[in-house]
Amino acid sequence: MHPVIRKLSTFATFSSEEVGALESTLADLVEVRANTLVAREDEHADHALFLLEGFMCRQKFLPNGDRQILSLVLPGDGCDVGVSLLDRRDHSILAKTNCSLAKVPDVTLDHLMVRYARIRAALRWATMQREAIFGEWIVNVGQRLAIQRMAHLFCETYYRCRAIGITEGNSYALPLTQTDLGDALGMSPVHVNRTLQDLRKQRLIAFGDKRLTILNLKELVELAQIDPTYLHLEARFEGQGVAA
Amino acid sequence: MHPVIRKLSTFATFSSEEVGALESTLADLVEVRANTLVAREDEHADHALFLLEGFMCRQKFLPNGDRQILSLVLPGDGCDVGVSLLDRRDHSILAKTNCSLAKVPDVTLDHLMVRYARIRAALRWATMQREAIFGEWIVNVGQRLAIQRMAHLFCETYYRCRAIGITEGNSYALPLTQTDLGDALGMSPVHVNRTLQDLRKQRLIAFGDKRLTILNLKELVELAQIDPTYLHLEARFEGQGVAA
DNA sequence: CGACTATTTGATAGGACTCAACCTCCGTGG
DNA sequence: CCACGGAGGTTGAGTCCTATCAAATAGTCG
Repeated sequence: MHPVIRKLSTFATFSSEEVGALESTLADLVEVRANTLVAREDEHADHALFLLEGFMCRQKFLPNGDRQILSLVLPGDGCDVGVSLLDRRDHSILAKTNCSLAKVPDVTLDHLMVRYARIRAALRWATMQREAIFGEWIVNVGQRLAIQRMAHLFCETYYRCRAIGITEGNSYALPLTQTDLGDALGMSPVHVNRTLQDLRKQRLIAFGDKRLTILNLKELVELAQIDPTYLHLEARFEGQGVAA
Repeated sequence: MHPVIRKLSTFATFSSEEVGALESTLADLVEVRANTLVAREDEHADHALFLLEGFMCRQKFLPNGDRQILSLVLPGDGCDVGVSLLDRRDHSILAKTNCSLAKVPDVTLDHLMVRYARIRAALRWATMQREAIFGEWIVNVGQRLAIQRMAHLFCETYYRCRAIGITEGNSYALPLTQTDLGDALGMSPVHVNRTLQDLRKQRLIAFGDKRLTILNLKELVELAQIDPTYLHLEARFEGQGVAA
């Protein structure tokens, strides 16, 4: 199944017409290499990107060079949806692995959303999920201890990967360095290292070869104080298939 | 001018028909008292809320009782736009002052967006601005020192207030307690107090009677390392007024 | 005036950072 | 085939920022 459809299928089931419309909209493919910038800050853009395969992060830099990773982009996720409405992008997008992307003019996406109510709803749902994840990240860096923050990230990513069917048992690909993790969690690389060791010592996770394995989900969830409800993986759309 | 139109006018200028459509859509008014919950976590909802007058916060609680404020809601801002697509709300909304709200069924909003391209674009712009602000908050709590975080919040809110014309000179209403500030910035109330004193001693701000005054914007901006570009207050929509 | 909430101050503790060095793994190239 | 360089990971020591605990001082309201 097409990654984007697989992702949106969590929310709604599409008619074959809708599937066709989505697939033909997502037909313009681009390949990018690992560790390249897919989109830069400060530039104007007029097309959205959907990740089909691979792993990316959205990130922001501070004047002093510090970096914050804002979100992890998994297959099926959209980036830059609606950028054409902005004067400039306020963050950059970095491919952590070789990636396959679909490039869609914002205008085309707008037409698609006007035409198909269910697709419109699904894309808005995806937007709300993104916002919810952002909210949890704020809670995460704002309120939790380092080890909890890390546990939370690992759990969240596990649930997201599972929802799109890319886990293998209790493990999933996590192509981040310890420095990356630090920039995502707001902690220094050194402390990431020590926190990882702590989690390993407690036999909660294994992490190596760009892959994370959860050894004890129940305890990791408890440590992270995570309630995956905010990912809204249970939402189901029952509305009309066409615009009213 | 209607607060919502004033806010969206940063992005686009509406025709009188669009203004009429927006105003009649926002005609169902609700008043709420200061310090009451406007919306609770975990409940399902099917209408969006637009703040017309007053000041609210979106917030989340952790199992241990800790609270994180996710965002400040100013007049003209929408909350819960699209909630009907979710199974449940993942955060609550708290009125910090007496507030006047417009309640709009999500379906009505959906119709409005299908009918008017410019309104659709404006509401999507507002969504992207919200997401951009979330992103900055992640950077803020993740990367900056306490005093910078606070300076950042004060500057951001100043720019947002100014954009909707509710500043008075260099001051604006900020009806938050020191505890609230702590929950927004991820710091303890005690440290909020000391950080405030620090900012006051440097003659950067004055804060009292629920009002914040910026005494030296230039230096405060520098301290906060803030570039208000991410608020996208310069974006201007030039597209068509009706659906394609 | 008591009961509360909000703010302030002092002292202490602890989580996380910084600095610095060392190690391992790999791809490159002489 | 091995020297070299770089990126990523690990470890130790010392320091700093911020939290916690405790208590005192306002300010508010019925």
